[in-house]
Amino acid sequence: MPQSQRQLEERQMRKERILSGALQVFKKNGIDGATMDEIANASGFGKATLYYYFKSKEDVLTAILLDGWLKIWESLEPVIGEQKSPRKTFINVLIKIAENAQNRPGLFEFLFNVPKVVKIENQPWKEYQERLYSVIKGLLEDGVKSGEFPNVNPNHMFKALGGLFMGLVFMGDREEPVTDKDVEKLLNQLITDPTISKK
Amino acid sequence: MPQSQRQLEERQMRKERILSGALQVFKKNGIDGATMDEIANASGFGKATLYYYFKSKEDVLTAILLDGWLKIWESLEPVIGEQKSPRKTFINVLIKIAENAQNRPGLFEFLFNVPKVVKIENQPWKEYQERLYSVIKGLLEDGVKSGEFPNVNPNHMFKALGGLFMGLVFMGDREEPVTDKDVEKLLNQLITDPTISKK
DNA sequence: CTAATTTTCGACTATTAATTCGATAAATAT
DNA sequence: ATATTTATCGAATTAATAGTCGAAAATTAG
Repeated sequence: MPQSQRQLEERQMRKERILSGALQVFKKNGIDGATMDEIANASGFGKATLYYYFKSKEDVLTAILLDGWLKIWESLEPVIGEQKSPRKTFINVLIKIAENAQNRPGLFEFLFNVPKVVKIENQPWKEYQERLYSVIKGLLEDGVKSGEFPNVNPNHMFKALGGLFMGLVFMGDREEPVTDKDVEKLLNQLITDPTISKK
Repeated sequence: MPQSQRQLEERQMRKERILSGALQVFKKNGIDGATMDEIANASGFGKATLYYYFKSKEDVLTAILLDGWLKIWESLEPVIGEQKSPRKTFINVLIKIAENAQNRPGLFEFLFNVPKVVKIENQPWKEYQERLYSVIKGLLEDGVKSGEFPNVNPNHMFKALGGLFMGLVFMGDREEPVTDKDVEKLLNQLITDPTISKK
């Protein structure tokens, strides 16, 4: 009756294995195109076993998303905690995200694109996503206020950055980690640091 | 046996009516979520009649997309034809797209987002989409070469612009047409015209 | 070792929705 | 006015697939 620690851990492993197979299939066929049969194959279990671990297909998807966002958020927390300048923090946040993206390739592109396809009502991962977005927007605003960024509309910056960053991290065929130099360069193409390039 | 002109036109009308109902439903429920029954209702025909005019659900979707991209492209051709400076042409192209987007609200957001959801193999509309993208990229490159844009990576610019522009045109609650002032302003937030703001 | 429990799974069921059928009506032609 | 062509549609068919069932194998407990 007393579930042993090992038992619990193995259970967790199996869940992760299913999630990983599911991600593959979701990415290949799209969310609606993915079938439980194929997910079962991809993860090496029988279909019925999926339902032993997860309530439904939707539940599987939600688990992938929640887990993904949670891990991003956790890796970001310390960076956000450090009391550096908005610009410095901002750059570190981007680097951290890039790091995440490169550790688990595929997952993050999925994470950032899936909201367009899913009914987002009471999705538990939505909270973490929103937190991340509001932190970034906050940093932009603070940076503008403190004069570290030139006076552009933070909302516009945010959107432009989205396109740029996704391009850099996801589409890129690069293997090497994204360095702060990369991010600085990218950033300088959009907004020159007024404290440096006073010219 | 000789289909009268009017007959052909009425037929065309009916097809458009179906397409318009279908777009509504696609937008509301997503592509996979949309049912032919609902499309039939929305467009005021019986379900079987849809199949009299279109081969399949996919065919309906393709027709929407092809028609949309074709119309964008046609409206853009003259603007591209005029031999103005890259920067001027670039701005005019953006304005034209914005115009299109406002004339048929809903369609264009759909047009620009749907590729993420659809298997894009031999899609006839893909060609027009690619043409548009390559024109824009070309203008950016020419602008950089001629010194009208500062020397940023055109690929990055392109992506950043995507985010920005979509924000301005689609998300915005604005009713008024997008003017060249708007586009200039937007543009200047990203890239200052070196021929003006030499400071 | 035997009983309980956890895990696994292929076959079955139920549902949903795309597509087709067959009949009928409306319009057009002769 | 009759025949032919064009248009319409609800009902039936079919296909796909999410989710369930009941049995059995593996593991753990006493």
